[in-house]
Amino acid sequence: MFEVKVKDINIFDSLNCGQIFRFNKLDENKYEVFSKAEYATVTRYQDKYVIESSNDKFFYDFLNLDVNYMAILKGLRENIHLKDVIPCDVVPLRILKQDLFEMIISFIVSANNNIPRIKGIIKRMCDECGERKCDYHAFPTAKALASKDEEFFKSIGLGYRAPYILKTAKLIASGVFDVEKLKNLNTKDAEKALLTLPGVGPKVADCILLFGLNRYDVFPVDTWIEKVYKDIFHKEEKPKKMREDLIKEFGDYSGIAQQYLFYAKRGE
DNA sequence: AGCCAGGCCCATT
DNA sequence: AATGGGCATGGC
Repeated sequence: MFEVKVKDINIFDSLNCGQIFRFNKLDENKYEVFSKAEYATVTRYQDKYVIESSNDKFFYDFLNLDVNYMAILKGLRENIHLKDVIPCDVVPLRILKQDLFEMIISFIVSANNNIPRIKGIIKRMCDECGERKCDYHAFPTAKALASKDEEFFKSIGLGYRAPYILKTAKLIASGVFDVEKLKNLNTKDAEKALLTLPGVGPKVADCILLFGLNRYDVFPVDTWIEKVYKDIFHKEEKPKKMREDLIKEFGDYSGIAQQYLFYAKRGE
C-alpha cells in the first residue's frame, strides 16, 4: 500500500482519458486498474489516494510521478489554444508509464474502433490468453497470442484486425521484431520500426510511442483531433499535414498537449 | 436505421 | 509519395 497526494495527479482522469483500456470504476471514489501482470485499487480520500496493489513499486512507477508536470503545463498554458483545457489550478492528468508490448497490441485493437468496444476486446483477450492471477488475468505474452489463430481473434470481436494481431504477435514472439530495441532508438527511428508491424500506421505508432515509451514529441491524429485541428486552424488537411502543424504549434511536449485536447474534445 | 469509432491495408496513379 | 475504396463489429 502507498499513498499519493491528490494535488500531484488526477488519477481518475488519467485513467479515463483514453490512454489505457484495462480499468474499472468501482464507485465514485474507487477504481481498479490492471497493467501488464499487475493489479491495483485506487481509493480517493480528502487529500490523498490510497493505492493497494500486487506490486507497489510497479504502480508507483506506472503513475509517472517523477516527471515535473507543473513546469510542463505552465509552459503549455502559454499557448492560447490550451488555456481553457489546462486551467491554472488544474490537477495534472499524467501520461502513464505503460508496458510497451501491451501498448502495441492495445492500440492495434484501437484502430477505427470505439473505446467501450476496445475495452471489451482487450478484456476477453486477457481472460482467454493471459496468465491466471488470483482473481484476474495478466496481459498476454507475445508467445501466448502467437499460439492462437485468426479464428480465435475473430471470436473475441477483432473482426478484420484479427490477422494484424496474430502477425504482429508472431513477429515479436519469434524475435524478428525486437520490442526492447525500440527503447534505444530516437523517436523517428522507433516510429519507422513500429510502422513495419501489421496493423500499425502513423496514428497507432504515435500512441505506442507516447504511452509505451513516453516520447512527448508526437501527436496522434485521430477523428477527434481532426475536429480539434479544424477548431484551431479553420481548415481541413490530411493527417500527415495536421500532425506537422500541431507539433509545430505545441512543441516538445505535443503529446501531453494532445492528451488534454483529445480528452476535452471527447468530453464535449 | 444509420453513422461513427483513438485508422490501416492495398491497388492504383 | 499520394490517393481512395474497403473493411468487422457493435455503441449510440
